[in-house]
Amino acid sequence: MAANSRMKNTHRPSRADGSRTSGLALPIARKIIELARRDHLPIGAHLPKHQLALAFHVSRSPVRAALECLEARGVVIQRRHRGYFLAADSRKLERVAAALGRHAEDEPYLRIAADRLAGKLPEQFTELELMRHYGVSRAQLHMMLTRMAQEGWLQRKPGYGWKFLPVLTSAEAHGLSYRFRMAIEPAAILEPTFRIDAKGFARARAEQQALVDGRIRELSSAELFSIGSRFHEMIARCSGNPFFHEALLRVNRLRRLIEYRAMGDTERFLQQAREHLRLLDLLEAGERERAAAFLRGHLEVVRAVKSTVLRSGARRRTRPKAEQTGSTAIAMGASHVHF
Amino acid sequence: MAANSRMKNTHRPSRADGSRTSGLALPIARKIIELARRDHLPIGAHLPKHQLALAFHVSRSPVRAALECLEARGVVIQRRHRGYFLAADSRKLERVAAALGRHAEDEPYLRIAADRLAGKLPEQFTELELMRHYGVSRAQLHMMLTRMAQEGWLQRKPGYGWKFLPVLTSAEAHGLSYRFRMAIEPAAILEPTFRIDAKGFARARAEQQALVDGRIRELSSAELFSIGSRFHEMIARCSGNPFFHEALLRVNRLRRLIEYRAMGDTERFLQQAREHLRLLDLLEAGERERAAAFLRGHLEVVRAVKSTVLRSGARRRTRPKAEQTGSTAIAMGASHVHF
DNA sequence: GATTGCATTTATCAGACATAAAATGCAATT
DNA sequence: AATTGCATTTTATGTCTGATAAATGCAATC
Repeated sequence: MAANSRMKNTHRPSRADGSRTSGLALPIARKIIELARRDHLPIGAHLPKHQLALAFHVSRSPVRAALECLEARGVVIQRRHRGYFLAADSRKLERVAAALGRHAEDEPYLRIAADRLAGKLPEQFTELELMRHYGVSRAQLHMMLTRMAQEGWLQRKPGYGWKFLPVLTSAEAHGLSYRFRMAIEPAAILEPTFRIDAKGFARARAEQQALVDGRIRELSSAELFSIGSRFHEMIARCSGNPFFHEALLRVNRLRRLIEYRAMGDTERFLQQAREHLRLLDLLEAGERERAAAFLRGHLEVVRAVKSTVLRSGARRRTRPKAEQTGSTAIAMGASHVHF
Repeated sequence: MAANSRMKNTHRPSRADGSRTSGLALPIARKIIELARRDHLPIGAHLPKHQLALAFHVSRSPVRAALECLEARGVVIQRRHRGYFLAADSRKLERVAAALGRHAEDEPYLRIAADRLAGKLPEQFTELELMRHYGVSRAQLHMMLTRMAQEGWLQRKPGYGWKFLPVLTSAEAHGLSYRFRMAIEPAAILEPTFRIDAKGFARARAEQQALVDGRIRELSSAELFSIGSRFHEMIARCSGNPFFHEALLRVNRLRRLIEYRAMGDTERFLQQAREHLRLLDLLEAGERERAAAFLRGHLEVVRAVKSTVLRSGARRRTRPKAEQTGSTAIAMGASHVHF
């Protein structure tokens, strides 16, 4: 989401290894590695600062910082007045990528979400309370709160304070999100502006095929969720209509918070990956109507399964008592506050 | 740009008439009048502070301020230790409501939007530039920028600065928003959780009937747009699925910025109001499938008309040259920036 | 001639304080 | 008993300053 695209890890910029990396440096370091991996850059490839800066839409300063960080990790080497050059093979790249990736970017955000789901936070609160509790700055907290409000599970009160909405905790809401997807995703395929994105299709196919071929067992449920979302979002983007894509992104941002604790079993997941491949086949064969119908069915099945899992999960878990407001009404559209 | 605009940063809350009303007071004053009008409260009706505060989800302080403001305008009178009582008939209420309503709440936001549409703002800018140019505080500006980012027509750059996306200025984007509505609105009617909201229906019917009966000539295009949006949003809310409602709200927030400069002629608008009434008839008769089909047709016609108007309008107007990026690609879903 | 390395400028962020406004408690009144 | 009116407390915003990071210009180098 655009709002917090720049995360600053201002929590002590100095790390254990002494390399002080802050601001954009780390994210850009990750991007450089990603670039090197995706384009299969050979060892010794030149990495011109200026072009990297251009590619990432930033100035050369953070790029330099990122390269210094990567040099400290042995991924690149600097040759005086000649620039930086790649110095790691793909194995090493993967290792470093993993190490860098571990620093969760929006860690406090996820912590709040988790605490909310676990019922550890009160229904209503003020900014100061959370600020103190999570030890983040006002600006950071404000960003997170705004983000949650935009995602639809937190609402600003007209005066002081915020309050949570029951969206996240309700199994019904989850089912409703699937109903919504059943409406927009097949429709996206049928849009007159729909065009297959060859590259995206190829990448998605490779990814799903890898799952079917066993990689599914190596991945965490969060990663599996991410792959699944990306797949559907790629298809929606092919609609050529950003409204469909954007709507799906929004739903998925919300789903991410609850669903990874309700992942089905591996067998089911394998079946989903196979269905994803089948969907790609249908689309590439130009059978848009059949693809749309197939996708609708696919979503309906997933909805039913997930719904069951979540519901039983909800029974097991103790629900925060403040939630029981008597109705299952989900006041999501609360973003249009009146002042 | 920023050269000619060294305006006062001090925002004086005091008004010409001397009544210093700030913060929530004004919005709440409006709400009180709205309440009195909607419930047809008689002159002399008691207005208990505590209950008003409860109804509006605020404390008694801003309610008191609002009542004092209303007393200054003769809408209510205070009787010592007995409280405030209504002292205006519906004619006077309407007049005062209009007077209060004139103070646009998000005036700078709309000004920025208008300037952007008129091509008066550069493609890229920094917060400081806009702050100086519009004379708003950083917090206010930040709120507006975040809002625009969420609405999908502004994007934060990874480092410093923001940049506009081409969404708003393109007639294509507008057409695509209607395609999206054609997908979700009929589907909303067909949701299994769809339930008619009797009160909402009655209010909508009265409003649309008033339009047909001639009120259409008294209203500004912005007001007409607002009524139209409300109608469709009310229907979507009946779906019982907040995702549909929320998605429509988002689309409409975006449409609002462009569409009121492309309102069709009165005759067309009258026709739309009649079709809205017909839709209510169908729904109340329980004919959901026919209603959905009818709504879809309704949207298709409106889309075609508006599209024509906008396109010719675009030809007349001089488009800012920075826009011509060669493609009509609408980078709305840009919210998924990668770091 | 492109690119680097460094220095300078500019923008944003964090912390602190003062201020405005909302929330809240309680005695007084009907 | 409910509600008001006032006083007090709490909360958030505006503004300032210093710190830090990003953007940018330019000489030096390959």
